[in-house]
Amino acid sequence: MADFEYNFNEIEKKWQRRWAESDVFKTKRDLRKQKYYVLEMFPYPSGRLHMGHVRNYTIGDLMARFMHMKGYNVLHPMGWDAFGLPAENAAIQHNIPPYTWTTDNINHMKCQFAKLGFSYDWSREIATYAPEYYKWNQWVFIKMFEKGLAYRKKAPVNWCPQCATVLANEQVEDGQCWRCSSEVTQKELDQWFFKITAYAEDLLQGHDMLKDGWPERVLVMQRNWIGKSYGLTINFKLESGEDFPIYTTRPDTVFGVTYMVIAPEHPFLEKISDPKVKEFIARMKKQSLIERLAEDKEKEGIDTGIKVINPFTGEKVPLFVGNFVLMEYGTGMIMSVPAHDSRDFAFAKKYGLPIKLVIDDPAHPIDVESMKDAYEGDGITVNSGQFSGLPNREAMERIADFAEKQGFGKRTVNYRLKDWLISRQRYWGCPIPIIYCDRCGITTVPEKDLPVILPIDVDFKGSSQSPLASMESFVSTTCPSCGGKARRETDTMDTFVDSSWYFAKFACPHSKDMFDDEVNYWMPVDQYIGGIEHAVLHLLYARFFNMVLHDLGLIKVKEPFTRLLTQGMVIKDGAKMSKSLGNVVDPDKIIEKYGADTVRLFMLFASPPDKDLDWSEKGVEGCFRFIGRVWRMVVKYRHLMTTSSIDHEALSPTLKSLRGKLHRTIQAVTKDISERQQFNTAIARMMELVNEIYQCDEREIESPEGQAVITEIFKKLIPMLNVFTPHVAEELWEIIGGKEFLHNQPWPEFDEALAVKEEIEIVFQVNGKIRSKAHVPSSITKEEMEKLALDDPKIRTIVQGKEIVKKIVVPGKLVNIVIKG
RNA sequence: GCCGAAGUGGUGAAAUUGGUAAACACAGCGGACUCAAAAUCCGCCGAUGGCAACAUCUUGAGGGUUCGAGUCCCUCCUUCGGCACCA
Repeated sequence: MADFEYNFNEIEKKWQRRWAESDVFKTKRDLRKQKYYVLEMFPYPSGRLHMGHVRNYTIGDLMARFMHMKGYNVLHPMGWDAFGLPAENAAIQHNIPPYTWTTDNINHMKCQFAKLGFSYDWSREIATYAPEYYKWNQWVFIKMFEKGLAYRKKAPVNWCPQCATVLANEQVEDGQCWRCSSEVTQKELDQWFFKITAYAEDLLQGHDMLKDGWPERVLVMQRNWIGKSYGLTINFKLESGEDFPIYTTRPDTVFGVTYMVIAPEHPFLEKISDPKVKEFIARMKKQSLIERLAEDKEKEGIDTGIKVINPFTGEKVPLFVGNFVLMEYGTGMIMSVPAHDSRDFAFAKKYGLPIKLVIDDPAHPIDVESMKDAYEGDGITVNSGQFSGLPNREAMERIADFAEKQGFGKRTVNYRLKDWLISRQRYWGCPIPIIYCDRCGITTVPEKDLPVILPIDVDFKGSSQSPLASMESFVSTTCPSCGGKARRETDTMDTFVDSSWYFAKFACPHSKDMFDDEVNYWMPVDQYIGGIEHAVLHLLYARFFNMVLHDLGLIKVKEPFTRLLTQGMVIKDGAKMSKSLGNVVDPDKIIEKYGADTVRLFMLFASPPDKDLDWSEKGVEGCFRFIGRVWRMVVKYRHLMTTSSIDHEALSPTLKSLRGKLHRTIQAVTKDISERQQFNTAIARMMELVNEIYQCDEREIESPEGQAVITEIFKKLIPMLNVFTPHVAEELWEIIGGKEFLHNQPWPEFDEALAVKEEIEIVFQVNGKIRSKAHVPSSITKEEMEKLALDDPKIRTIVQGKEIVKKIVVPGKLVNIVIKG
């Protein structure tokens, strides 16, 4: 019957239509069921889905469908990270308003989503460019402003000339803009910041809650980024008696200080009058931090002529200005111990400064004269006054105690994390709800006036500047406190603000408030899925933002994402698919050629989800073949479907074994999905089952017992396939007589007793080498196994005449005879 | 430099608690069907030696622990990722 060809095109269209016409994927709060929230990082509507998206969303869809079939109340929403620079660039190049460009892209990508058959509840769709969404960005901004968590300050900031905007630290990679890879420069500008540093400790502590559900490497990256260190702030003094505090993590080396260094932009230097020093400072300040601190840049400095007194020794040491000292970290000034810090060592050698040894290596005593590099290891303190002769770790504590007691030192914790710069000199983003009044200063927009709407009818006139600043109708306003003429802030928020809370909004997308109590039903996200590239960007910001929302009493949970799966990249010809390399494969073309089910199956089969996936069209064909094999098998035997029950003991050995295979397959597939998140092996298990059915004699399957077994197999295999290849699974379900959506069928159960193999193969080893094998009933005892091994002719030949030292029996696996001589 | 992950057939990869290395698939080879091809179905497929039974070797390299190591420990090499003058 030609009708029973595997026509994926028709089948996929048919089921996509049926799903859309029904409300199968719609989710409601239901307190009788356990909730499960699966979320994939929502996409930027760039225009087209790429393979990375397909992989991400296929994994999420599998999890969502699986948990639904397992009986959970599953939330699986989708939306759009709709603000961002590409829309503006398109506007500048093609004179299309960013709103139109973005909306068109959303519509197109939504069609692509439909073609892939993902089980989203579209009634919860969110787009961050909607005023009813970004209103709450503004509202939270105001709350944060009131609490001092959002503030404006003048600071040297990262500037991307290409994007014509500032960037947060997290958005500079290797001195380049994360989006366009242009060289980032430094500018001193008044900008808006979120005080993420106030949450440094919470962000670190929160890891305890995440360590079971998040990949270790993401936590490590975040930990390094936060960069907590323990040290001592020591107050050195100038000859004038003025304080000169420095931060060090090595107080045990304080007796080895031979000079001090200060950052060029330190305000302390303003009173310097020496023209040479002033010239040096000016030169350093002209370079950007990135230039100044470039990898191969040599350390440079100049003696200020000022002397600094070490409170431990009373010694006076010179103060240098140095290009390598960072104003933002610690106090912007450091003590230098060339003997025990290789950077200080290099600097001391360059400028002929003394080197004083204060920690000796007990294994290889150090001679200062012949030192080639600093000794940074542990050892015994020397030349350290009353602290000499101690292990340096102990000296560290004693010195800190002493300094605190004497009042010139304090134990200090430092973080490398810096505040999140959130203002952008761009148009296509959420307006910052701030008004500047010449009389009243900075005020927030009153809540009743929210949202501050971003005008969408704009003209770029080919300029790369934000059109907002020159739009008088937007800029000019009245001051909420004095009623006089005032101006609006024209910077917009970093789009990472938009994506820092969207996951919570999905719980109650239609709420008139930011959230309603449904947010606490669905949150936290039980399974979050996305790329590793967001380890210290989105995933850190979102955790911070959620903590702020928690502290504002808006969300109960402290951590938004319980489990995180970071999927690997899609690779072709050894490199990530990218336009510039010309190795992109268009998902639409592959869907057209093989169908969405095949693409999805390949995405899950080719590699475990967290590893990179090598694109191979041959591999895709293999997946297509597997679907065809299942299809033909079901079509061939569909007329055998029966309601008669199975008397397991009456089955032939082949059918018994086939049935056992089915139950083992269900067991393995269930475990692979729910516990191991290893979908490639789950698929392999199903392939094995299908292979075994093909190997079965037709007549055996057509026998009355065979009919009952094949019915059971189909009724359990097809639901399993549903989470991988939902369209063809629904169609096959219908072919074997299913009346309702397969999606709403329960996940198949397995019978533990049937899953146990009746006969197993065990191995016999001598001294750990396999010498023989035997097929035995799985019920065999240890004693019987041992006896079988010793009776085995091959083992007997080897063991004969030798002394048996030990016999090891591993039940169900092996016997190992250990002999001597 | 520091931190992290990885290294297994011709290829993508399996091996779940220290217990039969290479499941499943791709490619290749052979066969069936066909006038033929495609599709499909079946078989073989780590290396060396052997007609074969079988033997020996094999998880980046070298050591170690163990009756037994891809898996644990030490040293080293390579690749990838993150951070990088943070005092």
